[in-house]
Amino acid sequence: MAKFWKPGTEKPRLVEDEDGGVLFFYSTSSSSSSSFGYANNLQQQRQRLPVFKRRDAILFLVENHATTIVVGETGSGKTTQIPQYLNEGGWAESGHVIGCTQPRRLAVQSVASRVAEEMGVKLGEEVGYVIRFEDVTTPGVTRIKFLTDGVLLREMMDDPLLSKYSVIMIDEAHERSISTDIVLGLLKKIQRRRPELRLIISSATIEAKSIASFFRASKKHRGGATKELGPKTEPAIVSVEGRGFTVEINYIQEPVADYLRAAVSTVMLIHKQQTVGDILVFLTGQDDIDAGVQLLNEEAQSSGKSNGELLVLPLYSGLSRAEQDLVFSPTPRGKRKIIISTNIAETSLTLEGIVYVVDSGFSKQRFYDPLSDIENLVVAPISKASARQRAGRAGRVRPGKCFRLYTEEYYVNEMSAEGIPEMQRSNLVSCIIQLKALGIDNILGFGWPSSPSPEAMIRALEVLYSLGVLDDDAKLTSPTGFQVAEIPLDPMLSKALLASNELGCSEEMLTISAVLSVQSIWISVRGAQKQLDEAKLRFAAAEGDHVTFLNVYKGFLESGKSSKWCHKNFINYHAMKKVLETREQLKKTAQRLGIVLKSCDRDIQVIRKAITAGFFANACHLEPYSHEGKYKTVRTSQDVYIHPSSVLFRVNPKWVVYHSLVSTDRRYMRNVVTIDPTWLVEVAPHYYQYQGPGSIATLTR
DNA sequence: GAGCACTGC
Repeated sequence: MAKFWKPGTEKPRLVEDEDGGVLFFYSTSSSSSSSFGYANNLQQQRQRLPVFKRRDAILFLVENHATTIVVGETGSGKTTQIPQYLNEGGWAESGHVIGCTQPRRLAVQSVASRVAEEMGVKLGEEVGYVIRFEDVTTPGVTRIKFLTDGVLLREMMDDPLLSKYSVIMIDEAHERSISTDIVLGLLKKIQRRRPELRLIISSATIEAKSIASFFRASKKHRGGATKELGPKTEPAIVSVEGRGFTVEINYIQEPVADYLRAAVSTVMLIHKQQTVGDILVFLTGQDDIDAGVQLLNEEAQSSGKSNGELLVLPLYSGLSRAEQDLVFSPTPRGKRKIIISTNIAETSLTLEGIVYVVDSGFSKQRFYDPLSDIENLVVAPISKASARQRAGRAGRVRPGKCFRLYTEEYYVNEMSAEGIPEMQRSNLVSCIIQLKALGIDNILGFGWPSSPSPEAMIRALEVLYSLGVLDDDAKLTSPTGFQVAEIPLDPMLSKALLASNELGCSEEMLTISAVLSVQSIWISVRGAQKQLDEAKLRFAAAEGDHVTFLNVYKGFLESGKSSKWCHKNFINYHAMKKVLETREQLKKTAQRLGIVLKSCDRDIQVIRKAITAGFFANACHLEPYSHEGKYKTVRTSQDVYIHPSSVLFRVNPKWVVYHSLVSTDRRYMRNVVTIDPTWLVEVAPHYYQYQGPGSIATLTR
């Protein structure tokens, strides 16, 4: 058994951090001396990880502090090792579970199987994981459990105090996703009720301070362990070194006007002047990237001698699986691979063999405007934290270089330290219904890690009120509110699903909901647009996109869920498999809520009515005498158009409801369905009033 | 006739 600190023995040495107030440990023991009589490879590897030097310190701090913040760059081994240290330190005794969350499903699965391997146990027994659609744990046996933070949130609905956990580690907290932030806010509340619960928050360097100050109790609540029993409330911070190689940072001398051209010439310069090694270029989106790939190929052609030496590959989520796989294939001998990527390579995917990074300094970010209730995707400057993360991608295999397409002066003086948390850039409807379901009544006064704007919160409350999910006192209605909260869908879609039960078309609405939950069921093929449009016509329904989805689903089932059939019809097979999974999960939830599975057998009208019952706020009517298909939203009289990808594009029916808006030079409605305007008053009499034939208005509230 | 950074339940 390896050495670790035990309560009651002499404690490790602690020193005050010069930044004030926080505990900081430095190692006193000669770390990995052989306390093993024999050591297999895995155990030796474990001890070589940088985090091993902090093993005793981490166990000591977790014992004595309610919250421990572990600061460390990638490669420290904290994710795989800390849960094992806790297990070795006795935190999974008497049926308790050590939980560790990750923001992404793939990370949950790979970390869990790695830890199971290191412990020599079968995955799903002592070490398990839970992600949506997959529970690989054995209750009563599983001691270390990896899960997405979204799953942890769902668990709180059944067990608000998370009573089976003794320690919960929130990994990658610096990414500040919506669910991480909600989890952090709720865990802080749980700690007041369960002082014995220990939290470990893992974060990258820059963000650690704001997270520490969030967990630092306000002065009047602060109590030391000297007077009372139990852990200190003051969060401890321990830092763990990373394992990355040094990355030399280069800045551009003068600001550039066109980062695309600058990126291309920088790549060519690296190729001419620097030794072998692949190059990763960060641009913003598909357009930029495709243009960049083309420019680079032209440059390589014209520069003659390097012709054929460059292998230029695009990388973004919209690519097919096969196209994405190209990026991971080994670089052919004598070639230099250049990957031009979106933010996907910043956190979600890890590329091996990258030695040079070119950072444009921009990414596409979502911003939400509560007044128009629209989420926009805009190209915006990245933060210092992102810039560091991008640079770090160059130092995974050997020392690397990062070329920033902005000046050092800009980096130092103008770039913000941290990005804006997702919570402050998003529509909050789903977030707020979850908090309500967890019994958080005072939304405005909730202890948010970063509070969203009051306007955004009020807008979300209004939407939930109009859906009949919240009552006049802003409490969840029964049963609708509780049911909508239980269904893992956007609340408007959940409401439509509930309505479909009354209208007798729940089978159809389950399918539609599942399809709307995946990115797109169509294959995006550049250069084969015409064939895609023709394929779509085979399924197109006059009533709109939602009914078209039903036709696709039916065809897919009739084909025997065939991938060949999908390929032939320009349908994304992987997306359809996800539709099946999602539909199955929704079906189970729906049945638990007492929804009766029933098909309306091609009575399309009730399906459209059910959709309207959820999406009535998105009703639009065609402008009379409009020759360009201009619609106005009923609620705010904004100009909107049917998106060219919709089967109703250029059909322009008089009345429609849309599922979502995308905003570019115009506002486009994606996924629209035709409605009869009288339904609006029928399904939402509190929201609309009838003003004579063909005229509906929102009620002023 | 246009264009979807990335996750998650």
